[in-house]
Parts: sequence; structure tokens; C-alpha cells
Amino acid sequence: MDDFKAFELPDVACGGEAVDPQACACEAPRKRGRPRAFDPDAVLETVLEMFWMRGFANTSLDDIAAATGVSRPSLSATFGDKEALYLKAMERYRQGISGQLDQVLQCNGSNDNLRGIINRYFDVMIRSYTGDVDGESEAGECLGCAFMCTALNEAPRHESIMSVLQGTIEEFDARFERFFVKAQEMGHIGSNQNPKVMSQMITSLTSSLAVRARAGASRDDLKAIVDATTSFLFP
Amino acid sequence: MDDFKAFELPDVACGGEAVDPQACACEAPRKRGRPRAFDPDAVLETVLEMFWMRGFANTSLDDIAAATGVSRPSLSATFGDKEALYLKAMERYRQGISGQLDQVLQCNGSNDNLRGIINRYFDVMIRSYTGDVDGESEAGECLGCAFMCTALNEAPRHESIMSVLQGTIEEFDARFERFFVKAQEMGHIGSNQNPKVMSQMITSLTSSLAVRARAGASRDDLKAIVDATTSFLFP
DNA sequence: ATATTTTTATGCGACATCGCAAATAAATAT
DNA sequence: ATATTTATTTGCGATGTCGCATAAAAATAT
Repeated sequence: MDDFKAFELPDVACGGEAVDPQACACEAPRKRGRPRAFDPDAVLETVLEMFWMRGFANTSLDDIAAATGVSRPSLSATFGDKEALYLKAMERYRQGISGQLDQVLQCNGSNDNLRGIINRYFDVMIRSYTGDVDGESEAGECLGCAFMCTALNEAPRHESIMSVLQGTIEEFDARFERFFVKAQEMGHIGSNQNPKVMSQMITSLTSSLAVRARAGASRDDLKAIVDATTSFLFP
Repeated sequence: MDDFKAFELPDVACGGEAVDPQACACEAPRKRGRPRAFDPDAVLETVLEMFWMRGFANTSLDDIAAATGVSRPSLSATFGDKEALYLKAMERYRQGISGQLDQVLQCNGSNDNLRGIINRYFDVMIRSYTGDVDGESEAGECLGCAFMCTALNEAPRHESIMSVLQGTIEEFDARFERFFVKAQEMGHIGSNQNPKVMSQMITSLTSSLAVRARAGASRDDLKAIVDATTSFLFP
């Protein structure tokens, strides 16, 4: 019902009504029946943004069908029911962030300094939290963490969402604990410091940024908070 | 639709069908028309728990009417529409927390040590986040922060919720900045420390606890995190 | 060409949800 | 007692929402 024209799929490959057989450059020798008229990945991206902005319960399958141009039966044939669709969209989101963190969170080069790495990490998160999609910030912005904003709401009602929520927290914790243990081994932090505590500081600040961003804090607001904290933690 | 018998109002004062005129010990000389058959505060408490568990969009006025025994027209006459009801329930929640913090967050007595005060603060928050209502933890538990879990979801769709969210964040920030400024004046933290940074650490950790609690972290899990952090910050 | 397979289109049915309107009930004011 | 005020009860109407079932369309296999 709400105006969601902004979500209409652009004419990307695989987006037309009849798709050029070779267009979807999937190596597979072409399956048998009628080919899909849409790109599932593009649909998931749109779906992610809708859930991100409006939440799970406030986003109906009709809305999604209208915004993507894919009918409800096609959606359910491809992705399953609403919950499965949500989980697939969130998994894509998680992988996107995770991939960026893999690149940023490495302390290999011995000339890296820890504070620089951590600042780069927060740059990534802040960009994501303040409405950055693929480089430039956009109009009908998605603010905060897509997963936090929606999963905290739904977790008690959906076993599967709860368990993804737990898994995501654990993944973050584990990632940073590994990182700081390694950083300590390489002498970037003193042996009197506790990697677990450092890790908790970073994940806590991260969740705080997500909340503040959702409430409309600007990129500079968040940067200021991060700078203050990192200059305290890594003087 | 869901089973919500747990929310049926107990027979508290003002809960029966015809209320004893003097029972509601409001000093006011008794208003004119037919007296209310329910206690608005008790209703708000129930409503809070429902929104807390299920979120705003997943809680229908029919559910609320069934759980409280108050019909929809009475609800809307007393509280306004669904959004207004939500805001009133959250305001009650905010005041409840705020009142507890007023008691806990004082560094008057010169023998208070800062770490003790902060630990008491986190005790309050952890109890609230892990399903404590009025002292004992309950069965159909409300986990995490009622406001975070619901408002993050709804903020972009509801101007009013967004603005309460911003206000709540500012209130927390201001509270802790005041606290640490005063603590510094009283010599509890060195003059080289930055009250703003300390404040950010505490609010960040708080939001992190809320998230973890919603994901099912136990009281002890959260205490361990708090202890590790506070012993680092206030050695 | 015909059959087979897969996707898409259309639409129905059951139910949920909200806001509102009209009638009824219970108190105080005069 | 009667009028007035405020709450409650009952129920309707419009719309939203989801899952499913059936028919049509577009491709490949034989």
C-alpha cells in the first residue's frame, strides 16, 4: 500500500519478461522448463531493503510482489514462505558485511597499527549503518543494522530468527576474539591486556552505533564517538 | 489468536466489574459519569509486556483487548489509537527504569567507589533485561530492552516513535555525562580521563547487554561481560 | 511436432485487523 | 426522580494478508 516505487527493479540482466538464454551467465547447461524471468539475487536485495526499512511484520508479501514485480506464487516457489524469504535476505546481508570485514580485519603487515585497523573496521560499519549501499548513500535510506532492527523484534516469535541472532552474535564475538588474540601475539597490544575485553568493547560500540544510526545519527556523529573511544582504547 | 491467558489481569483493585467508589484512592472527589471498570496502569503494564514480547506490529488491539479484558472501544477511548497506546506503555517503562537509575546512579557519599556504583547500575539493567519484573523472574519472559526491541523496528514508519527513540538516547547520554563529570569533580576518576568517553563506554555496553539478553544470554553471562569491562575501566 | 518440465498468472477463501457508530449501563448533578 | 455525563457492549464494513489451487506460458527432451 505504501509507495514503494523506489523499489521497482531496474532492467538488470534477467529482469525482462523473456530472458536471453545465455544472459544469466551461469555456466550450468541450462535447465529444462521455463526459465525464470527475474534475478533471485536482485529480488533478495530489494526484499532486504524492504524488511530493513519496515520490519518483518510490516512488510507483506503483496508489498514485496509489487515492489519486485514477482508474483507471490513465484516468490514462494523460489524462496519458500515469508520467514524463509526473510532468512535468505538476511543471510545475504550477513555475507555482505562479513566479506567486507574479512578484508578489513587483518593485522598481517607489521606496519599496520591496531588503531588504524579498528578505525577502518568502524568505517565499514558506519557506512553500512548510515545508508550506504555499494558506495554511495541513497534517498529512501536504510538506517542502522538490518538484522538488529528486525530480528530483535521477531526473535521470540520465530525459533529460526532467534537462532540466527544467536549465531550472528557468536560470530562477531569469535571474530574479534581471534583478531585480538592474534594482535596480542604480534605485540600490537600488551600482554597485560585481555583480548576478550577488547573484543567486548568493540562489539558493544558496534551495537551502540547501530542503534544511534537508526535514530538518525549522522556519519560524523558516529565517527566522533568512534574516534573518542579508539583513542582511549589504543592511545 | 496466540495463547495469551498469561496476560489476563489479576483481580487487582479497580479490576472488578463495578468498582468501589473509594477503592481507587485517587484523592480527586470522584468524576461524574460511569466509573472505569479497569485500572489504566495495570492495562499499560500488560500492554507493555505484550509489545515487549511480540513487537508493535505483531500485537493487535484484539489481542490486547482479549488479554486485558478491556474492549477495543474502551481502549481507544482511554489511550487513543494503537500508536498512542504503545507510546504510553513505553513512557511507563521508561519512567520505571529511570526511577531505578535515579536511586542507583548517585556518587554522594565519599566512600562510594565508582566501580561499585557502575556495577549496581548494570545489576539493575541486567535484571530488567533478563526477565525481571518487580523482583522475581517470571515464566513467559520479556527479554532485552522493551523499547529497543520494538522501536528500532518501527522508528522509520512512525515519526513519534523515532522522536522518542532519539530522546531516550539523549537522556541516557546526558545522564551519564552528568554522572561522570560529577565523579571527576569528586576525584573518582583522574582529570586525564574524559567523562564523555566513559559515558560512551557505559551506554555502549548497555546496548550490547540488551541485544545479548534478547538472544537469550543468561544473567551470569551478562554479569561476566560487565565484570570484565568494569574491571578494565575502573581498575 | 509432441510430451515434459518448470515458471508465471489469476483468483479464490478464510481469517485478521482497525476504526467507527449505535445502543446500553452506571455513576453524579440538580 | 430525572437529566447529564462517562464507560462499556455489540457489531458492522473496508481493507489487508496469507496460502493454495488451477490454468496458462515458455523453455527443453525425444
